[in-house]
Amino acid sequence: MDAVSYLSQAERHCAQRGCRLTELRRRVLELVLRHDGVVKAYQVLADLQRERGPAAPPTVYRALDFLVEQGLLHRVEALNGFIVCEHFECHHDGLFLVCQDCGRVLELDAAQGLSSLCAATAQLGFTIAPQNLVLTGTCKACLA
Amino acid sequence: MDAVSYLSQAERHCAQRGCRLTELRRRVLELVLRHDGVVKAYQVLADLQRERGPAAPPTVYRALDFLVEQGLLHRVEALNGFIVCEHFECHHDGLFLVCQDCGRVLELDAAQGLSSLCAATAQLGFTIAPQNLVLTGTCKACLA
DNA sequence: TGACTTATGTTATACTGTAACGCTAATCCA
DNA sequence: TGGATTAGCGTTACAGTATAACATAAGTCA
Ligand SMILES: [Zn+2]
Ligand SMILES: [Zn+2]
Ligand SMILES: [Zn+2]
Ligand SMILES: [Zn+2]
Repeated sequence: MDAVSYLSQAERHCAQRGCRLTELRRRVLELVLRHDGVVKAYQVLADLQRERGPAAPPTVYRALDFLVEQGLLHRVEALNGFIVCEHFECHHDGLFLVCQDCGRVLELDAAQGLSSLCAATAQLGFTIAPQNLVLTGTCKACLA
Repeated sequence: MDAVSYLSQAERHCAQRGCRLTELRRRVLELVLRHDGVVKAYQVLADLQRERGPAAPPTVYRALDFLVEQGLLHRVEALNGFIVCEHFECHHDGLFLVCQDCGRVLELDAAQGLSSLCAATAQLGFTIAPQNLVLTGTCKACLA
């Protein structure tokens, strides 16, 4: 999906949920969209500063947190980063396959990906909570 | 395993591998053993400072890195922490099930736990690399 | 309008981790 | 043994990540 249509869908998504995709939040989302794969908060902050002059970490962290809450981004803790979610209509957790070589990211549905593991740990009495997950490895292109 | 026998096994383990479990490294390992579950580097640093006066982050990070290299600890990136490995004889990656409520940690073998997921992603052309992994959830005791 | 809520700006600081330098202790080899 | 070499450690300084706390501005609604 190109950035323009993503943004307009995001607008509608927020409107439906009764929350405001403000100028700042929209701008931050655009900055994230500009990058492929995982983006760091301080990278976004730097981009924002280049555009609008002085800005402090809370400004961008708050916007990013909002976007995560709305399902537009996933926060990828293992990488201290954020990544755009292409299917934010349905709430879900992501399972991210990050290529060590090229940095590209594949997103799967975590619930599906972990179903057999969940079944196994259930036998130990452990219930796995919904969560994002990152696995590193090597993608098809880089394996060649 | 109690701390004393763990430490003596760790001594032997290092001797076999031809590396030195120095006074400092041994002390750091003891400090990690004192805690249940995941321990933070700066927690260990604080403990160390209480015992031996001033100490700086590199002192403890270097010791922790050494212990990880020897397989005595796992570094749990998702939690910015370290955890004792009870079966350091064989090299392996851990899959940690961390209870959200009580903080206790169960360790499984990552390769086994992820085998079916690996098979699934292999069909996408993505090869999952060996790595430690953390899943949060609720343990048997806390579920009741 | 005024009260209230939400969003943003601003300052300061906590937490996590590493680079780089120099010194000392251990190891190795002639 | 003595001298070279390496490994371990202390120390300073700093980079990167994230949040608390408070002030101000903008939107909402009676
Ligand atoms: Zn997603
Ligand atoms: Zn790749
Ligand atoms: Zn282990
Ligand atoms: Zn528990």
